[in-house]
Formats: sequence, structure tokens, C-alpha cells
Amino acid sequence: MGRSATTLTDVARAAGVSLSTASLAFSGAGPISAATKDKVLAAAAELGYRGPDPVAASLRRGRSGVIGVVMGSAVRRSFRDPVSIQFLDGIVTTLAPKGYGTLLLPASAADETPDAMLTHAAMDAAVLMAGAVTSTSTIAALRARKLPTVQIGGAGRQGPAVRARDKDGMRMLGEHLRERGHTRVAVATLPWSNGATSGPVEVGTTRRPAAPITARRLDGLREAGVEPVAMWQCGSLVEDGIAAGRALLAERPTALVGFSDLIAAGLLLAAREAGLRVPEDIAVAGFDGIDLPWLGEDTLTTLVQPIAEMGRLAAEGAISLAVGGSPKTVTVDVELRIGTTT
Amino acid sequence: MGRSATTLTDVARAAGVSLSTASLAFSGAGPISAATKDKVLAAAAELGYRGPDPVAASLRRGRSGVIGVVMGSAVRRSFRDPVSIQFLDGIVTTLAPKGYGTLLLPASAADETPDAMLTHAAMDAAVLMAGAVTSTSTIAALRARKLPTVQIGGAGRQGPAVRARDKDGMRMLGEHLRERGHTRVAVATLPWSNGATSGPVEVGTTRRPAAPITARRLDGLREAGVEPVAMWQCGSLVEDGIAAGRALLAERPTALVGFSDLIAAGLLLAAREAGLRVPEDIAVAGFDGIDLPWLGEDTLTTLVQPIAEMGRLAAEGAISLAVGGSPKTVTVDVELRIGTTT
DNA sequence: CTGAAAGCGCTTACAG
DNA sequence: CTGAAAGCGCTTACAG
Repeated sequence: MGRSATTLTDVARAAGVSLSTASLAFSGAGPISAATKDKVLAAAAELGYRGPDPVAASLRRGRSGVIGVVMGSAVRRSFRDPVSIQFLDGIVTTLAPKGYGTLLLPASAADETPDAMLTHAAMDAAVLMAGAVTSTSTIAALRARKLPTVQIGGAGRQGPAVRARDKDGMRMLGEHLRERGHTRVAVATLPWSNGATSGPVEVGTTRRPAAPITARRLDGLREAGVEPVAMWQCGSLVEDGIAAGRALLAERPTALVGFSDLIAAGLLLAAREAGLRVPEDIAVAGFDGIDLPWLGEDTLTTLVQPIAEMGRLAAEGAISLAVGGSPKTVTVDVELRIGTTT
Repeated sequence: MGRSATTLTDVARAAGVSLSTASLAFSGAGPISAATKDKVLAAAAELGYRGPDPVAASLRRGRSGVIGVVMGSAVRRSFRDPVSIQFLDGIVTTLAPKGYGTLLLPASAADETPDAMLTHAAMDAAVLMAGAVTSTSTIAALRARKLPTVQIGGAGRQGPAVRARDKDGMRMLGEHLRERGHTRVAVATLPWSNGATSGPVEVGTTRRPAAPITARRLDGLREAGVEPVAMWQCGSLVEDGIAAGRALLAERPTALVGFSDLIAAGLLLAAREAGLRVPEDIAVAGFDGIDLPWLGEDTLTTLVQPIAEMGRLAAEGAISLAVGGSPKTVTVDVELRIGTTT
């Protein structure tokens, strides 16, 4: 705290009131006359007292006023993923005005021992930025602390979550592609499980991804009657999408679906690189609805999730948990936005 | 904290030692026999005690163990700027293993009252992610708290800073462009001052930008003998660069310089849009050295700053401030990386 | 509406 | 090497 020299006790003395009364002047948590309050505040101003020490108040109250935000399992990756960052933005801008601090926590890698902050930092609740994948050691560490968490993108089975209707969205996209006459659809999915590495996924199997987001999105496509002619799982970076696109194009698809906009942008670049016209020779679609100003003339067909709102909902859920509430899982709608690429 | 039922007092009692001894077993801050320590730790494990309450320890120690990180003045903008995000990444990954928490703070807008977190959250020091511009109300709020800060990119006049030799870098770039025979160089700079809006900047004046980063980079170009034929100030987003490019191309430059890679990428897109070949018809260069996988065949000529290292240095400076040290301003080298665009 | 008292959980001189 | 005591700065029942 860089403990300020003057304390509430000093202020009380200067104002000629008791410590409890001085406390009330700041917290407003009890009855106090306007005159007394003014007197205390004036004394505080006089002494340069800036308000109650948050650490001391936390100790007494039993709450830290801090919400942890755990980035996706690969920290550096999460920091390159605009969707995670926009979630974070939504969370911070929701928490700060409500007087809650946002403590940024790097998730531990799958096998690593969890970070000291994850296991010991003072917080009242945490937001788990799942993305498709969360390392089990991170979840275990949080559980061992009995720290209540809200997951973004999770299945909602292990506590409250904020999720999008990805399945419905992908079904809409699948139907859209079928209406356009596409029968050969190749898909670059998000990872199927924790620690999965980039590469092809066998098609024609009914195997379902362990990662909930990946599973739900694939379910949606299948519900629309789209059975991929080729699949590739990868992270959500443009590079990943480019690599996926190069591999998937070998199957001569007429449409490419990426499970994120960054992946889809990579698919689009791979298609251009192969000399294909979009959408005449091949259609491309994504998921997220983020801005990609560098795509030039193209606007990606995509499923728009309300990312900032999801961040806000996650933050509000975390606050509710922090004060002992039991927030429910919230599911938000996604919207099919048809661009120039399908 | 979701205060755990069992406290150090319980552990001490169970282990049959005094509270002070139990404390020593965890902190290691004093002499304690291995046998006693084991006894305490065993009792703790037995009771499911997870270590000293950080809030209580903070109060007693007079330090919170938290470093604030203030994002650039426009929060949403900072979250879209990969350079800020990579600084943040470097900071978090440095602080966490050293047991320091990273509290993310939205800077107040230029005229807004500073956020409650900024004025009251518990922290020992802060990193100011200046970018080119920091709102004065933010700085004032921090100063009123007497919170020691380290600035990234600042001039280093108002306390320790971590900065790059941008002037040297830009001089190298200017010389490179002159060697290539360019005499008509148009420049898209970062903002010249707090709250500046995008738009043209008068050339042929010796006026110097108020924003230190902008000033130093422009100085560097001028030292190389490059006097811009046109200037445009803007934020560091691709869209900004595109708009800048469209405006600057009217002056028929043979080279475009962006004060960030995102701006330069926008310039490149504007040049392509105008049907110009790069670098045959026009050269383009940037600043930062970030990955831009979506530029396709092109690799931007740019000045590479060691972003992650700068984040690390800022974090270490903040820790030093937190424990009462007086870290010095650190200046790191930048490197000219010649790509395919010049 | 105001005050006296207890206590949040811990760390750190200080004795022994 | 271990223990008894003080106290970090505050909030909150509880009396009055």
C-alpha cells in the first residue's frame, strides 16, 4: 500500500469523533448526521487522508474486492487471441466501476505446477477464460482453494458459465452453406482436447470432441446435415488457419469453415494463395464476429458473438459469487452475419 | 478471500507450537529447526490449511504484493493494440513467478474522473503503459496517491521509465530509405499530444510533438535528413493506417513510414488498394517488429523493439519500487529489420 | 445518532 | 531455536 502516514484514527481524532463514527463517514454503512459526516470529511481533507486502507478493510470484511481472471492455458497464445482480449476488456470495464479489482492470472500449462498467484493470491472469485481448452492443473488449483469461478465458454457443468449458442449458430451456418449448394465442406476446428496438437482429424467417425466449445460447434454443423469431408484441429491464430487451409484444400472442398475468425482469415489467405477466387471457387466462413480490417475488400461470413457483453456477464457472475450468490449459467445468442466470402 | 475456516492459529495449536513458530515455518523468515517445521507443515496438511492469508499478511507487512498496470488512455484501444498486450504479457509472466499479482487498471479518459480502482485499489507500485499518450487525470490520480510508477515509453523525466532507442531506430530507417534513393517520404505518426484527433499535420514546421515517443521517432527521421513531404497523425490501428495511407498518397510520396507496424500495415493496404506495387512503386516501413502473418507474401521493413523484454524490465522496475528501491530508467536497443517492403 | 470494544489473521521485534 | 505480546488499520455488532 505504500501505507499512508495518516490513518482513520488520526482523522477521527482531528474531527473530534470516535473511530467508529469516522468509519461511518466513509462507508455510509450506518446512520450518521450530515454535520458529523462533513466534519470528518473536512478533517480528512485537511490531513490528506485518502480514504480507508483497502487491505485493512479487506481483512476485517473477509473479502478482498478482487476478481481473478485466468487467461487460457497457453498465456502467450491467449494474449494473441483478440477474442480473449475482448473478453478481458469487457470484464475489466465492468468490474472497475463497481469497485472490484481485476487480477490477471496466467494459467499453468497442462503439466506445470500452478503458479503461486493462482494458488495463493487474494481474490473472492475468478473468471476462467476457457477458450476451447483449460489445463486441468489450473482447474485443480482453483478447486483446491474452493474459489468460486465462472467459466467463459465452458459447458456449465462444473459451476456457472457464460456461453454462446454456438451449436445453433453453426447450424445456421451449415444451412446457409447447404442453401448455397455446398456439399464438400472442410473444417478447421479448435482443439479437440487439452494439449491437442495441430493436425488432421479423422472424418467419418462419430467421435465427439472433449472440449465443449469444439464439440458444440461441430454438433451444429452436423445438425445442419454438413458432414465434413476433411477436418483439421488447431489453435486460434492466423498462422494456424493458413496451415489448416493448405492441408484442407488438398481435399478439394467447395467451402472452408474455421471455428474462429482468425482461423477463417488464415483459411481465406490460404485460398487466395492457391489462386482460388472467394467465394466463386471456394466459400470461407468463421466464428466470432471480430474486426479484421486487414482482410481488404473481403468481409468474412461469420457468427457474431456478443463478446463484450459476455465479458460483462462473466464479471457480474463473478461479483455475485464474491458476495455469496449463486449465479446461473447464461447463454447468449449468436447471429449469422453474411459477408462477401460465401 | 472466501476466508478458509482454519487459520495459522489452528495449525499452531494442532502442531503444539506457538503462533510465531508456525508463522516461521511458512515464511522461512527466521531460524527454525527442520523437525519443528515438518511438524507444522504436517499439521497444516492435516487441517487442509493452504498457507497464510495474503490479506492479513499484507496488512501486517504494509505491502500488498500487487502491482497495478494502467492500460493506455483509451482502454478499448489499448486492448486492440498488440504492442500493449505484449507488454502486458511480459509484465504478467514476470510478476507471477515472483509472487506479485498484476492488477489491471483502466486508465481514465482525458477528462473523466479517474476510476475508483485507480485511486483506491491496494497496490505497491504501478506500471504506466503510456504508449504515445497518457491522460493527465490518470497521472494526477496516481501522483495524489504517491504511488511510485514506472512508465513504458515515457521520457523518464517524471520517474523511472523503460524506453527504446526509437530515435536511433528511426535514424537508421531514414538512412536506409535515403540509400534506396527516397526523397519523398510521407509519414503517419502516432498522436502528437493527449487527445489529439486523427488528421493531417502541417509540414515544414519545426514544431515538435508533445508526446515523447512521437517526438523521438520524428527526431530520428529528421536526423537522417528525412523531412516528410506530408504527415498524418493517428492511433495505432490498421484502420487508422489505411485512412492515413489514402490521405498521404495524394502527395505522391515514394515511401511511406508508419510509427507503428499496425499503422504501416494499413499504409501497405492503402498502397495496394491504389494499385501500387510495393516496393517497386512505393516503399513502406513500420515500427515495433510484431508478427503480421496476414500480410501474406510481404514482410514489413520495421524497427524491432524487444517488447517482451521491455515488459519484463518494467515489471522488475515496479518490484524494485514496491520494496522501496529507486530503479533507473532503462533504454533498450531497437534493430532495423529489412523486409520485402522497402 | 455516537462511542467503546473486540477482533479479522498475520508478522515481527523482543525475551528467553 | 521457540514463545508471549503487540499491533498493522479497519469494520461491526453492541450499548447508550
